[in-house]
Amino acid sequence: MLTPMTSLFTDDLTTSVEDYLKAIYSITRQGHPASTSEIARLLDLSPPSVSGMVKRLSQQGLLEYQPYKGVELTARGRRAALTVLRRHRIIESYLVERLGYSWDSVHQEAERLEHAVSDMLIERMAGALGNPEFDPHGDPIPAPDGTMVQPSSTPLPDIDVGQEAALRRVSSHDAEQLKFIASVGLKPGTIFTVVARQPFHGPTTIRLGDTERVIGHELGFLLQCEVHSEEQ
Amino acid sequence: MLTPMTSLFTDDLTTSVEDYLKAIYSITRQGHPASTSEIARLLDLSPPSVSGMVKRLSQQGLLEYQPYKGVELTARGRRAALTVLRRHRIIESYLVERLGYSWDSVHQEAERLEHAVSDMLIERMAGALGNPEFDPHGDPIPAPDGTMVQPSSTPLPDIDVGQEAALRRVSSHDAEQLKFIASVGLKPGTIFTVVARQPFHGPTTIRLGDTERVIGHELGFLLQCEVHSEEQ
DNA sequence: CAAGCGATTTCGTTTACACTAATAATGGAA
DNA sequence: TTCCATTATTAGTGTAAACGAAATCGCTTG
Repeated sequence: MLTPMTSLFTDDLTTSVEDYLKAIYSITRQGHPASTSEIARLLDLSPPSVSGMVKRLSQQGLLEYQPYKGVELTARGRRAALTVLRRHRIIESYLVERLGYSWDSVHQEAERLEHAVSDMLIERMAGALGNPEFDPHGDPIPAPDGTMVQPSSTPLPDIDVGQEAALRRVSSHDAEQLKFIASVGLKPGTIFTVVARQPFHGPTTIRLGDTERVIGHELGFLLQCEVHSEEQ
Repeated sequence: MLTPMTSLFTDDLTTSVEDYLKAIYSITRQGHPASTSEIARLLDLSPPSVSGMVKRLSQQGLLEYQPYKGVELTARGRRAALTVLRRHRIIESYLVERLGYSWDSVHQEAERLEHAVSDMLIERMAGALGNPEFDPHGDPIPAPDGTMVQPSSTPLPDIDVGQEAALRRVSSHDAEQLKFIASVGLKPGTIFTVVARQPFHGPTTIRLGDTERVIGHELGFLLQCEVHSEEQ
């Protein structure tokens, strides 16, 4: 489906283009340039499709690319990606806050709406919510000007036994994973104590109120937490 | 997946297809089949484009078409069109009611969102508003099952001088026209009295509270009203 | 009843974006 | 340093949807 949209700052990009920019943004956030195959995996496309698109986008000045070397966003590309990310996160916040969506189920809906909303609608939703800084997954919402701070956080498996911590954000979009996490009583803001951990990448046991939960290593890595400092 | 985003009855149509169906629905509502050129004019496309699309859609069983004779919707096509219309009108209602849009400016936004929202979101918006029956322009909102009643109404130029009436709906999507209508103090629900009318398709004068307004014939025809009966 | 004109369709292209199959480049192991 | 596996790119196709130019239909009218 070809769906262009309106925006004052970002030129009129197609849904596909916006999805590529988001994907490249999220990959390059990890430090290294985005490879064709990583992008393909993330967007569930074939590598040749990505190769072709990446060439077009670099011609449009949205990204820096030389064959066989991976891609990075230009300033313009990054601004566009952050605009889409802002739309996505505002939409998620609004749907949870005002329309009764659960925080683990909003992603799909936002994924489609982010390409169709106007900047005006986004700003009205943001205003209605009091300009939130974090979305329901705990991810920071970029400002309208494309500024975003990523608060530092510690993945659960790196927190020492005995520590108290708060879940800050959940780094997954997988509905099943999110549903499971929600079902054990965890959501951004939840406070817990690390009770035990098995060695060799084994599971971590946490206490939530008066119940204890065991969280595997893989899942634990998605749980980005803020450790409550021990000393003053 | 057990519950996809799209309803069980409507298959997943592209934005263009949904726009064609809406256009054809609105033209054929007037009684006659929709001609290629009417559709082209309404959607701002060239007649050849419409010809091609219309052939594809009739192959898909969404409309009845024989060359040079115009098109009509099949039952399936009509159901799809009404689904989109419901989405559009619920979205307009929600934006006006909950996000501060003015009734004369929501159309564009709804026009893009109607192709991106899930049925779940529509039903949540409808629920939040208490399942409204009319949108901000006074148009009836089709029920989820595709039922819609079109209350009868009289265009302003057909109302006799001396009669009192209420504006029911405004049959235009043109932003300038709507802005003008809103600016003279008219919106769905407004009650007024017909004070005078010039002959030969001349303007009608109405009284709104204690001010009088003159409305041209062309514009008047967009104002669908409910005449307050004279006798018991 | 033939002619002409507007409405409609056919034809050939274009753009955007996806795919598969075939080819080429890169970097590490032998 | 050569060779191979991985990864990426090119080449060729397909589909959806638009366009303009040219051919054609069918109604009105002289």
